[in-house]
Amino acid sequence: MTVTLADVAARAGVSAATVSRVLNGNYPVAAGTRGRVLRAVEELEYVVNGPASALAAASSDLVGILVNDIADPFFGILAGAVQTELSGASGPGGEKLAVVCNTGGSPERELTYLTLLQRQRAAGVVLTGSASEDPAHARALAAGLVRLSGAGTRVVLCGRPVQEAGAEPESGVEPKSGAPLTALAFDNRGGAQRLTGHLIALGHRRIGCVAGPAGRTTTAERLAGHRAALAEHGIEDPPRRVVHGAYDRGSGYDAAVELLRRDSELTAVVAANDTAALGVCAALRDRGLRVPEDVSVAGFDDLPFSADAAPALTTVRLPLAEAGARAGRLVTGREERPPGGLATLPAELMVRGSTSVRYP
Amino acid sequence: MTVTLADVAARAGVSAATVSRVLNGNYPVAAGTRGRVLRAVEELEYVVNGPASALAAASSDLVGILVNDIADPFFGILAGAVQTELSGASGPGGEKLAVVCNTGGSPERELTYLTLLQRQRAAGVVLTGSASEDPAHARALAAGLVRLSGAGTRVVLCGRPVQEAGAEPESGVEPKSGAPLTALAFDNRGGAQRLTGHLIALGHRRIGCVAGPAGRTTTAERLAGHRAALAEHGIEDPPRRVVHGAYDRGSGYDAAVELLRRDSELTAVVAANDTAALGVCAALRDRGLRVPEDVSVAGFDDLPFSADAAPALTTVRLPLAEAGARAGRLVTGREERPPGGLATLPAELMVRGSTSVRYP
DNA sequence: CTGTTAGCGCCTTCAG
DNA sequence: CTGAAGGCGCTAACAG
Repeated sequence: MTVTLADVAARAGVSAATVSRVLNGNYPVAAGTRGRVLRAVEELEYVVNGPASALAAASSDLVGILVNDIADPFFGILAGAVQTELSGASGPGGEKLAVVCNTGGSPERELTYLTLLQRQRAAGVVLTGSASEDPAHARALAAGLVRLSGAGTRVVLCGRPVQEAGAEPESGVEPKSGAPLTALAFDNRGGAQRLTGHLIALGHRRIGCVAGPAGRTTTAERLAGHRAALAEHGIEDPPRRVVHGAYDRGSGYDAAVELLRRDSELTAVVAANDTAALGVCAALRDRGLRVPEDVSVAGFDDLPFSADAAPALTTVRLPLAEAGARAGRLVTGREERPPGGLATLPAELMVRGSTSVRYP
Repeated sequence: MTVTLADVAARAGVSAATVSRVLNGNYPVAAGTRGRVLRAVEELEYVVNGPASALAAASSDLVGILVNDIADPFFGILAGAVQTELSGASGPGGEKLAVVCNTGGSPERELTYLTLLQRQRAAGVVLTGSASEDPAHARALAAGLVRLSGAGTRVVLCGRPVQEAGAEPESGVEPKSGAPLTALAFDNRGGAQRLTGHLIALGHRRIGCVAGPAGRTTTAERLAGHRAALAEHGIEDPPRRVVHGAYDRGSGYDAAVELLRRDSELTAVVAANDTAALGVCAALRDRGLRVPEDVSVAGFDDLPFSADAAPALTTVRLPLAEAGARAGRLVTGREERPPGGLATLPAELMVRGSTSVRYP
């Protein structure tokens, strides 16, 4: 059968407790003893039984990372950064196993994964990306997070709205153990506002908006920023200038076609993200319109390929890698939570070739 | 403290064994009893203790997916497909927790994750992408895989060379329990050969090659296909026409610059993948060369953005989503392993705008 | 510094 | 169909 701690102990001529101690290194052990134990481990090819140790210690080395779409580089970069940070965590707690869970944006699957992670007694959970705005789901999720953090799991929100971080005080349930929720938010609203402001400064007045999926927090934030910029300059903003769609190229393409159908005089389009923006560009090209001469186009996120598109995309840079790394440190307790449990990360306007002054 | 099985049993007025049975559903239980138990579970918000059950049952519901770079859509699509397939696995074994592990292409981290997964007594492991060709690492990896599958973990290779699948017979160690390794390979060689063949048919003779990272199986396979096509047509193939680089845009850019420096008369370039191809295009543009009029460029993988590039990329389509889904079914035992444990998936040439006949 | 002694929470025979 | 009992492999006090 499989090798157990006892086998190693017997081989090394010590007790199981001693083996456990050298393996976990949280306790003084004589150098000679340690050497013999380590040798026995090698010889027997012993591999710790995770479940058993998790059971006994009432904790595991699993950290869950929930993402909306693992095939989207936005989440890939975020998750990769978290994971890198966790592997480097040879400090307290040792090596953590980062578990990336793909929710597909479905609130149900989000809850399912939360339960699965709680079942594994995960050490921490990082929730990334936008959340559903549906009140029922928001409540269920908040309850789930309270349960989790009550069970001692560290919870970090990354790129999610603040409200959830405050869910626990409102609920009146004070988690006994474990830290309260911590949130890292992106300045989606400010970034969107500056982006649309940039287009306005270039002389654009008829600006189409390909908003993200309806009913999602990120969509709402970016749309609010866009509208704030228009309002600020007293530009009218009829509902027909906004179309919702997913964060993919096809949606961007379709949305652009629809926007042009509604108003063929558009001179600029802001997209939900960079990927959708490329779809918008494709749709424009197919209709014989040039970017940016005829229509300016802007994206959001500044993913790596955006700089390489032709023309290079004007967009809003989000510090994804930094956010992921910080979330990783927070979830392992290697960084103190920011005051109030919330930190907002800046969004930087990146002006490139896809936007230009309006040629009337 | 946390709710346990015993609490639920007490609440429902039955024994712990009965609760366990209704929860696992592998055993006949009276409908009335089941109802009461389920109600008690609801009321107490009971969540199974994964480690405890894994310990007792000597198995867990974790499935690991190893990828080289989670920020690369190539792996995102693959991993997403595996994970989707696993969530749908409400059949035997129930819901599985898919764990995506980012190795960064490092053989050491690959081994580390394998151990971590073995420690968790993972139900299965899917290894994706290219492997290191270093003999020492190959041996260590093969040994690790034998250990894993010997411990009852299902192992599936996806996009990896065959040799590893055969490691276990050679090693002479017959895994007692668990299925032997299964491999899903991409026809990298054939795809590359057809791609270069296509360029040759268009009249190109001086074809630069931006190969992937050195010492990796996928790189070797694609390069072999490229060379086979050249040899087939009696075209000379000096070493200076090949430059190695990573799978990112920057590497593609740099490699293209280097290739042009070595031979400014190149009329075509095949890149390691689509991302690198975009970098190549950028480098060419920066040097005042047009694609495809002056230089044809081709990628590999056919990631979503490739069709949207300007010009759209000629490339080789790999059935990533299908491969991932199939790997998911294989690793859960819901699909029979192919004869010989190996299936090769086709690579399809996609001709688009970035390649054209050579204008001499 | 090291051994001994109890469980951690659940699954799984074995009776009933 | 259900209960009782033992142990999965490890860790965490206690003693020494």
